[in-house]
Amino acid sequence: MVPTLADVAELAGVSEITVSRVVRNKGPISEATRTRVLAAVESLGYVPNRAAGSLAMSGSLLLGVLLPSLSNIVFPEVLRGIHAGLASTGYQPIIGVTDYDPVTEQALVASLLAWKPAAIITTGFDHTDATRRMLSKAGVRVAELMEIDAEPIDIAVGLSHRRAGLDTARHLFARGYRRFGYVGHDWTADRRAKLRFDGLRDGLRENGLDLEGHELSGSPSSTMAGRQTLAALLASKPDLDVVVFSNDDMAIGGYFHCLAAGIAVPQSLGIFGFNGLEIGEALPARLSTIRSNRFLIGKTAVERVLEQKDASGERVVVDTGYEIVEGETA
Amino acid sequence: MVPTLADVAELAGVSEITVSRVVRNKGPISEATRTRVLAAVESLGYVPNRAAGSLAMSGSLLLGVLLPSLSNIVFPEVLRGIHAGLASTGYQPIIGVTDYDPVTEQALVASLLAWKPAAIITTGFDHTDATRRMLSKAGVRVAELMEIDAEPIDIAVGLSHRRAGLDTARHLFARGYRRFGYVGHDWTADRRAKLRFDGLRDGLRENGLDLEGHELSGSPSSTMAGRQTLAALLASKPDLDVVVFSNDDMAIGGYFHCLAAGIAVPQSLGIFGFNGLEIGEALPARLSTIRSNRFLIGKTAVERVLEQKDASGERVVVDTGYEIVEGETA
DNA sequence: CTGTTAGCGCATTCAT
DNA sequence: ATGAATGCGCTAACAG
Repeated sequence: MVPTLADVAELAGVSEITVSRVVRNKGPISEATRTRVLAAVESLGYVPNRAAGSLAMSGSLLLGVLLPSLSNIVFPEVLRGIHAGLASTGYQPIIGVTDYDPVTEQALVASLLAWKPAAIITTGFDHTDATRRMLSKAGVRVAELMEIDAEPIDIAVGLSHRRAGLDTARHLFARGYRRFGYVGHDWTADRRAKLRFDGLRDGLRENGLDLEGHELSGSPSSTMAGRQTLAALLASKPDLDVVVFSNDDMAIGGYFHCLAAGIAVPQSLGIFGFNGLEIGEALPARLSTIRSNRFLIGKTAVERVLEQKDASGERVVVDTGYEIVEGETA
Repeated sequence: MVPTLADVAELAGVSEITVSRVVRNKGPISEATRTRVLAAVESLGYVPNRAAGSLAMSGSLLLGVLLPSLSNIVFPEVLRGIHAGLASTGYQPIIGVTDYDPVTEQALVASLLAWKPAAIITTGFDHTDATRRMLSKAGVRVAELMEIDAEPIDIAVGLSHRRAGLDTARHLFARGYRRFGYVGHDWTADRRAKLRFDGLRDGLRENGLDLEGHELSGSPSSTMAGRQTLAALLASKPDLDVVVFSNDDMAIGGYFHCLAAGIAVPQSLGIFGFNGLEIGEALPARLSTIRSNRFLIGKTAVERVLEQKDASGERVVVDTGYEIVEGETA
């Protein structure tokens, strides 16, 4: 069977606890026994049983991660950041996908907590009360990612989507655009897109403007949805001079529509996205957008969350910011 | 403190094991005690400690998942399939990212195994001998995803990349193309791209042809790399009539180059990819490519791996196939 | 249908 | 510097 501490101890001629100390690099060990133990570990191919370890120390080297979706490239990128932050810490992420549903999230939080993770990283501020309760009394660090427009349970890492929307309006206004349109996806669950939309309108009102038209796709964000929805918008509002999209996927779809329909970008119509995906830079005309540093968000969250074992009580907000990417489409 | 079985048992006036049975829905329980226990569970907010559970039953409801990368959209899609297959099974995935490095993979396998997962899902056949040894004697199901061109440790789920390459050549030949070029990414670690390349050349030779030219980017697969590398290839070989790309990302980049350079696709140059990414369908001209059913691969792997607790010894190969997507670019 | 007994493999006391 | 005893919270195997 698979070797345990006891087997290694016997082979090395020491006690279990000594092996345990060697393996964990903890406590004083003479160089002689250390090498002897290590040799035994090696020859038996001993691998510590984490379940037993967690149980004994009531805590684990697991990090609970909750993502709303994996279809949206944004979240795998956050996950990449999380992995980067975890590198060589010994921690491992356990992943749950909520499908943007707070009730699903609640069930996942419960089952993640069952592993006694060192921390939980989740997305946004939309949680059920039960989730919020579990999270606060679990005694672990909790990071809420992507946005910072509300009060976090413990730590928030992200950017202000409302301000990003506002800055979009200001930036485009400064570039001379006046007849604004908006194309979005089904944002019933994606409140951050809504925040950007609200910020955008605020920014327009600041300058005495409003959207000339907007169109929401009934489907989730996708390039195809962006393409079709822009076509629909232009059918009813042909004289816009710029269209802001809920994100880059949608914007790239819009750009494709323009290419296919022979609409000159940005001469006849400006296109503006959100996220700053890599692909935007490879388009025939570089996409004008806002870069949202997803990798950094994931990495920063991990660092913060592992920095101090237990929450000090005071809420922390980390603004990872955003940058306007000038591009060539608006 | 956080409530345990004992607390629930006391409150409900039963023994621990009875609570355990109720919680796990296992063994015969009278309706009366079941409701009483459930009430106690509810009122205490009891959540079972999985570490203790795993230790006691020497096995867990964890599934180890090893992915080479999260940057390539293909793997998040596989992960989506895995999640779909796991839905409502109670299992949860624990993720490791190998960066296409067998040595990194080896370390990850060791630490995943430490959690006594029910199964391990990994990618491809490139493992160190140590990894292979650990995996075979761990006594858990092992699935190797994406390819089926070699002998699996236990279960392989994927497609034949060599045949996909071969069929690409045949398909394009049948459509009248004769002057073939190839644009690839840095595939030192991505042997599957190499397999497709080999298959492609075999298919050309079948018809008395060979590649007129090929160019490999020094960087990993990306849209930008595809764009630049096609430009480089065409600089030295301007009279190709079709270019096959190592995958869709690269192909889309190539298509963008053509748009920017005013090369008519497919009249002057055909473009052919691999993977069948969604975005390919939203391009001004639908990308011609091969669809590789990533979601299905992940889902199937989970189903197979959970179907039977322990490996029967005989290797299983599941061919999830592929389809040629006609498209409008070749 | 329910309870008792006995660990699972490790880490935290406290000794030595 | 090392070891012995004890328990983490749960479940399997057997009673009753």
